[in-house]
Amino acid sequence: MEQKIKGEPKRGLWKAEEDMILKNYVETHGEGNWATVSKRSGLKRGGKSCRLRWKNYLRPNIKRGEMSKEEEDLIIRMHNLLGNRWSLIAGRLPGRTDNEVKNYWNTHLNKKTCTVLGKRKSIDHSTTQHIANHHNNNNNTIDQNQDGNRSTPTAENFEPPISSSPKTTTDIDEGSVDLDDEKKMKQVMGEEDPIDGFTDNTWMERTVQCFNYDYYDDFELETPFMMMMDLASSSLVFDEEPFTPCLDSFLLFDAFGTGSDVGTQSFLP
DNA sequence: AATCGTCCCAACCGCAACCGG
DNA sequence: ACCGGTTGCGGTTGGGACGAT
Repeated sequence: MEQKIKGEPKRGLWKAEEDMILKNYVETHGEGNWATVSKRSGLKRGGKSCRLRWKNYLRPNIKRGEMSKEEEDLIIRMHNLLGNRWSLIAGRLPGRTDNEVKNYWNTHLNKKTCTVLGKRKSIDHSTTQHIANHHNNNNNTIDQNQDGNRSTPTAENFEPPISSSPKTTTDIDEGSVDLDDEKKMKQVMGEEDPIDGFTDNTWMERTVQCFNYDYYDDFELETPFMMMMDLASSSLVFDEEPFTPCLDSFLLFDAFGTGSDVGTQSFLP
């Protein structure tokens, strides 16, 4: 239990004096024991507040200011793979805090990736997680048709990877094998070879899932999502403009690269 | 100049995980 | 195994800044 501060702990924005006191205290005594910091330092703040202030603002090597394009790209990629795992994402952005990444996503990136094309929902990592699960568990959906032949997903034959119609993330089978978060991060960071056995259709499946259109809810699609895929000519044809300027081209067309050797390309760098 | 609305970010809250006794 | 204290995480909110009217 946090040690009681006489009266209510002070709240609201931190003043420069308070920052100074906390900084001096932590530099002298080290991090931890936040519950006692307020008492011993003379700050009238709760332990949580002190910890947060240190972690998000006073700690050395905190980088402030605008996100670079590289950082933004990385956040988008990581979020596609990990979802709202802000601390994990922030861990890969030196000097950035989870709070900052979260705020940046909510105020800048979420809009970019969710407002184009009306029915687009927020990106949900459970869908990307499901992709890996699905790919492990059921290769027939897209990679192969019933005859064992590779089939090309088209508007006519493309099926959502989930046979029933789960509407919520809780409906998704979470018991299946999934790539662990660390591996996913390494892939995004280009620190490791792409997922073994990743095929053109796998990443396509994965990419489509990332966009998380409403096809779970009603695959008839009020918003037309007639995606035609022509692997033979290495091109994707949408009946509308590519989904978003920043994310979709990034995921889709990075994946193909510039060559025609689609089959071995992964969308991971 | 005053008011209103919107945006953005720092800070708070609740919960879960972790840890030591 | 249980319990109490601490820490970490992600969602939410309060309020300052700023532009529009």
